[in-house]
Amino acid sequence: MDIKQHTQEIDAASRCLKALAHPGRLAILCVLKEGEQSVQSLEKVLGLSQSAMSMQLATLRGQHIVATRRDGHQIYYRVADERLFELLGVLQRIFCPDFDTPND
Amino acid sequence: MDIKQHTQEIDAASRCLKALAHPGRLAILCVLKEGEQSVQSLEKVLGLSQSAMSMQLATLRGQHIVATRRDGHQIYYRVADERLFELLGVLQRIFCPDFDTPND
DNA sequence: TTTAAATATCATAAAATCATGATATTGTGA
DNA sequence: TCACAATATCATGATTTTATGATATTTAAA
Repeated sequence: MDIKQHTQEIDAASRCLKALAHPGRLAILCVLKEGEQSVQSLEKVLGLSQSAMSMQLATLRGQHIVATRRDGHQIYYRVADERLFELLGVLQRIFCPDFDTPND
Repeated sequence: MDIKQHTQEIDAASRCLKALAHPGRLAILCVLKEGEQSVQSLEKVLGLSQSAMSMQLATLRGQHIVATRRDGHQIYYRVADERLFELLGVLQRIFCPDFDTPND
């Protein structure tokens, strides 16, 4: 197989990985993996400033890694795509092997 | 679960992801996924300069993502860890769905 | 031993990413 | 419609990556 035929896919994948490859954003996804959360609640749980949180969420949004829903004043974030759970699951098995990932 | 208890794991995971999150390095891994290759052959297949190739391999080595073996003049690189195949496989299913990944 | 082939490292300048504080936007509820 | 709460964006300086050309290292073969 000629790898150069797949520059597009590889670029897309590395853009996505780049969005994941940041401790703050990865932590956000670890939390969202368990269920949606409001921005505010993410700020508290992760101890990030409002601005930092919003920018990192923007990065994840830019790659369609998370999706949003508004409820009243708050905006709730969730993992956007079923396939990302698979990816996050593999990462968890590799780097947090002590964690059970019951529902796989 | 308190995410702050897992800073170490998250940092480790994001360091690894950072190493993957580069089109050149990801392409290298896509090739190595199929089997080991010499540096020279990687240079030819991917069209990277000697220096660039060596530096990106150094980055991957630094995260223990690849391992090496010498044979005569050449050094052969391979994916270091069985679990990385799983990760690469998921990426391939997400970003190259047209590819069959027969042996999963 | 030399030499040359293969790979690795160094130095550096350009580009990308990051955190932060300030400001802007946008809905919602009063 | 007004004011505020929640979130988003902007500007900027600091740090980190990246590519490249030059140089160094290492090993096998002559």
